[in-house]
Amino acid sequence: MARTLDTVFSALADPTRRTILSMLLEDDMAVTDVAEPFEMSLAAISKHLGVLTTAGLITQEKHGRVKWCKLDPDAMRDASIWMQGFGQFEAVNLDAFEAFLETQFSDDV
Amino acid sequence: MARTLDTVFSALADPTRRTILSMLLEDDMAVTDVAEPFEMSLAAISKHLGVLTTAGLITQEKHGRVKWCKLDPDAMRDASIWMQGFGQFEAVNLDAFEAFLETQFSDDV
DNA sequence: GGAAACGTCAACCATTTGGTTGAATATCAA
DNA sequence: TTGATATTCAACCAAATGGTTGACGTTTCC
Repeated sequence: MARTLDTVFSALADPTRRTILSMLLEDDMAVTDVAEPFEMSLAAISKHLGVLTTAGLITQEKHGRVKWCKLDPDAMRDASIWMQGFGQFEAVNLDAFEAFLETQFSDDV
Repeated sequence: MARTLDTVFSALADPTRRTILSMLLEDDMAVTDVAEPFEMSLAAISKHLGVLTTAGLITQEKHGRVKWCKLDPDAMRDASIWMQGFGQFEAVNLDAFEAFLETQFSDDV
């Protein structure tokens, strides 16, 4: 999928989609169940899930007639890493920063 | 300013605005200088800077006829913290990160 | 087979977004 | 005062976004 910062940040810009992501933090869900708490059509939620999928923030897998939605953390992590470069205003040693990230991520590859 | 996750993430969704932020990481800049490398009108850049200001990602301060633009990291950090809520996946540890920054800044103040 | 459940598609609509241009405002400098 | 520089404003435009509804294809179950 087009896991760019553009698609990730614009996916995260919508409150409905952020709520969906936090719901999926608890557990994987079917599309209909994701839609249930929202006061909007199933089609609208389906579109939101499409946006999240394109951004790489979730994956969808169809089993029978049910499509399961599942968080996919990689895209969010990429965006988060980009942001961490800014959290601190000045003069961060970028090489050291990347080395730091290495140590942080070294155990999950 | 309306420093909500909505405004912050949608501000970050545009590549021009992200580039502007990384330019400001190096140094504070006047509006005209921010606009210089882009192939778009000054008015367009002025709008982008307005979006960044509304999101709380930068501040603008007028001195004479020049308006200086300066990174304001707080809003980005709020968004970053929201993302860390998905931290079961995210190996970056904020405490460790801050400790890292300590080491970065301890010798140049 | 037929009905219900699951989900998407297509067409449509209103609003927002990202850009343009030209005029306007404010400040500096000669 | 006159003119140049710095920035925004206002009107406009095309495209994208977020929602609707109704029809449609699948899968499940009796």
